[in-house]
Amino acid sequence: MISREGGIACYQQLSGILHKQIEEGEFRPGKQLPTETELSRRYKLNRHTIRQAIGRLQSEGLVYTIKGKGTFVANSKISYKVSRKTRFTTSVLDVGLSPDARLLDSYEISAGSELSRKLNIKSSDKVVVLEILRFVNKIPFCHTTSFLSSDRFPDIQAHIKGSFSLYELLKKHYGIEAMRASSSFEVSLPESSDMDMLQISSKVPVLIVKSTSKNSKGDIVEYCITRFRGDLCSITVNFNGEGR
Amino acid sequence: MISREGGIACYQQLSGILHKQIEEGEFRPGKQLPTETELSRRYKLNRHTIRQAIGRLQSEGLVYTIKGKGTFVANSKISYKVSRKTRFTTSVLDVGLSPDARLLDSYEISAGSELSRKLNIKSSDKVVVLEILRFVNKIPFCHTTSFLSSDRFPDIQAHIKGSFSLYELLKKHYGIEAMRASSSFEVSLPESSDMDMLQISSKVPVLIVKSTSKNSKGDIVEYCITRFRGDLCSITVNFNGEGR
DNA sequence: GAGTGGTCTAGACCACTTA
DNA sequence: AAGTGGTCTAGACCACTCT
Repeated sequence: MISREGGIACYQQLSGILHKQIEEGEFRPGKQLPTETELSRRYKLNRHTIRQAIGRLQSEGLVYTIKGKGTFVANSKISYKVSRKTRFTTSVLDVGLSPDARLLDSYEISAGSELSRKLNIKSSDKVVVLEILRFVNKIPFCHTTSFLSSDRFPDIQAHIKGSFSLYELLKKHYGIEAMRASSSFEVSLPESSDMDMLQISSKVPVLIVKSTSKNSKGDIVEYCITRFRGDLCSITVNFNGEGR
Repeated sequence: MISREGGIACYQQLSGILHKQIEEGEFRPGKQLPTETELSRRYKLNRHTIRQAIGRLQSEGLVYTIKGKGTFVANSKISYKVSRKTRFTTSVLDVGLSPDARLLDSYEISAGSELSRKLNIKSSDKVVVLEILRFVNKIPFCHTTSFLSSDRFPDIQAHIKGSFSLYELLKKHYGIEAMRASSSFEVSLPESSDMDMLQISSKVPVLIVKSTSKNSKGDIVEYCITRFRGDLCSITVNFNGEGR
C-alpha cells in the first residue's frame, strides 16, 4: 500500500488514501476511523507517522477527534451565506439548520487608536464590546466580537440581554438598519480561547472575518471580528446587494 | 521559561513565546529564527517538540522555512481587495506591489453536470479551461482555474496567449464587462500541486475562493476557482459595488 | 563536509472515556 | 482496567544548501 521509494512521504500517502476512502464513502460521516494503533498495524507505520496523516485530515476538516474516544468522519461543510443585509439567524435557517446564540460577555472600553479609526470616532470615546458565541445544530460555529460606539447606542448592554439578534435590536430600539459595507477574510490557527469556545483542536484552522457595517446614510455603525470554525463552513459572499 | 506543569503543552508555550517575540520585533521580517537544534538546546526540549511549535507558526503564516537553509520570519500579509469590479492587476498595484501572471495551461473539456450548472449551459457543451498562476513581487500568490463557455467565447485560447488580463480580453474582444456576482470562501490544506505551484509546505493553509461573474445583463460569464496562499494574504470584500 | 530542515522509528507517560 | 488520543524524548537517516 505505502511505498518507501518515490520520494513521497508516507504520511502524505496515507492521508491521501484515507482522504479518498472518506470521499468515496468507505467511512461514512459520524463513523469512527480505525484507531491509531490499528492503522499503525495495518500499514506497518509508526504511530507518529499515522498521527501526522490524521493531523492533515483534521486541518482539512475531514475528520475530528475526541480524546479518549477516537477519530470520526466529519459532516460536509455548512454553506454560510453573507451579503449586504444578512443576519446569522436567517442564513442558517435558510439552509435548514437550527441556529442559536449565547451572549458571553458585554463591557465597555476606551476606543484607542485602532478602534477609533474603524468606527470613525475619537480615541477617547467609549466603545461597547459584545462577545457572542453562535451555534448551528447545538455545535459551536463562530465567535463574534462586536464593537459599537457607546454614545450612539446608549444602554445597548441592557437591551442586548433580552434579544439575541443584534441587528433586530439596532432596528427596533435605535431605528437603524445596518448593512455590511466591507469584510476581510483571513486564515489562522486557533488561540487557546478559540479552542475552548469553538471546541476544536489546535490543528483546525479558523476563518477570521472582520466586517464593517454602515447605516443607510453611510455612517459606520459597527465593527466586528468573527472567528469561524474552518472545518465547518464555507462562506459565500453575494455581491448583488439584496439577494441572500 | 517553559513550565512542565499547568497542563499547557510545551510546544504551545514555545509557539506562544516565539509568536510574541516576532510580534514585538525581536525577530525582524526576513531574519532567520534560531535553528531547531539551537532552540532545542536553549529551551531544553526535544527537537520534535520544537518542530511542533514551529509548525504552528508556519500554519499561521508568521514564518516560512527553506529546506537546508533555515526558518525565517515572514512579512506581514498582503491585503488583497475584491469588489464587484476588481482585477488582480489593479488590486495589487493599488497597494504598491508589482503583479505578474503566467498562463500555465489552456484546454477544452465537456462541461459535465457541475460546470453546466455553474455556467448555466448544457452538460454536453464545451468549456475552455484556463490555468493562471499569479505573482506578487515575483512570489507565487494564487492559482486560478477559469471556466468559460467555448460557444460564447470562440478562439479565446488563441487570444489569451497575448494578453494576461482576462477581463481586459473579455472587454476588448467580446465587448463584455464581467462583474463578480458571488464568491465563496473556504479553508483547506495544499494538495501536492498547490505545494509545487505556490511553493509552500504542507502546513500552510490555502484560501479557496470560488467566484461567478456575470455580464451587465446578468448572464453568467465565468466561473473560477482561485487558491490563495493563506500565509500571504487577507482578502477584503467590498460590498459597495464600485469602490475598490 | 558541516549545517539545515523533513521524515521515520521506538518507547514512554499522561488524561480521558467506556465499561 | 482497558482502550483512546495527546505529548515528550532519543536516536536515526535523508535531501538540501553553503562553503
